[in-house]
Amino acid sequence: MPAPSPSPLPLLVDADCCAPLGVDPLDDGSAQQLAQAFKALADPVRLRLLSIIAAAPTGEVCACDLTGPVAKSQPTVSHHLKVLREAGLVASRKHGTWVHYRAVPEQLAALRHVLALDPVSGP
Amino acid sequence: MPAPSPSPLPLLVDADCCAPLGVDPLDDGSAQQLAQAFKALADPVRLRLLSIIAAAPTGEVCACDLTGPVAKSQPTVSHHLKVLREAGLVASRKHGTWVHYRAVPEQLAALRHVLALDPVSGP
DNA sequence: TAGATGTATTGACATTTATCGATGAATCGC
DNA sequence: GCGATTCATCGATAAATGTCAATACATCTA
Repeated sequence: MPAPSPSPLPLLVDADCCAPLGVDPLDDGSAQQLAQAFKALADPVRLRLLSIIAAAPTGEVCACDLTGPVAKSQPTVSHHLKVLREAGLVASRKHGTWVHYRAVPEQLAALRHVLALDPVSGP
Repeated sequence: MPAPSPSPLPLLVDADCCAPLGVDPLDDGSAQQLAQAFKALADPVRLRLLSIIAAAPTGEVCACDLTGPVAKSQPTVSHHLKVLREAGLVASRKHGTWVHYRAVPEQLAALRHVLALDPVSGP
């Protein structure tokens, strides 16, 4: 099995990536991996989707409730959700016809950790 | 003069932007502003440049010392530094023929703040 | 089984972006 | 002033990306 990975980007946490920016210069590989994660956040529609999901009281949001707030077509929203999923920022759970999305706190925490300047930014 | 702004993006901190993702869904304007900031981080070369600058013992790095480590042409590095500068992530200081770059901790802190899920993640 | 509904994928198109060579602008040493 | 050095800008080009209409897929209901 050469490429079994359904999720091309593992959690940064699982990859032990990376020290805070202010601590160590990034090597090329880590920079690539991090850039991919930040790329997922580098779109206003995806940021709004993620914030809606992350701020949901139940912790989950049906995909059917996401098309309206961001005012984009259903395929476009589906595309953005896929990008967020592949970046490890959200996870999805199928529930009959519907798909529910939830945020992945560990991945967000890993990105926060990288944006720190000092080593003591608390695990 | 419709667009006199030399620095298109003010510090997020100055703009009072934004609540952590887990607290409030982003409005369209904030999402645009944030996306622009994350876009600056969404490139491996820029991440490496930023990490080299942020990890420098003196707090500053000469632009002339940045071309080598990232293995890109001088115009390319200059372009990336401009993107980082316009995103408020680094600041530059001219010193004779040379230009020294330093990280802007406030902007990095603002982005870290946004990536939090809970309101209590420090001022 | 047939129709309806919620999601995902495909194909196409316009926009953005990363990259580099060539050139311009500012500054230093002589 | 003059050449050399450092950095920024310009112009061009290839690649990546956001968007939507059309279509396919999966699941529920009657």
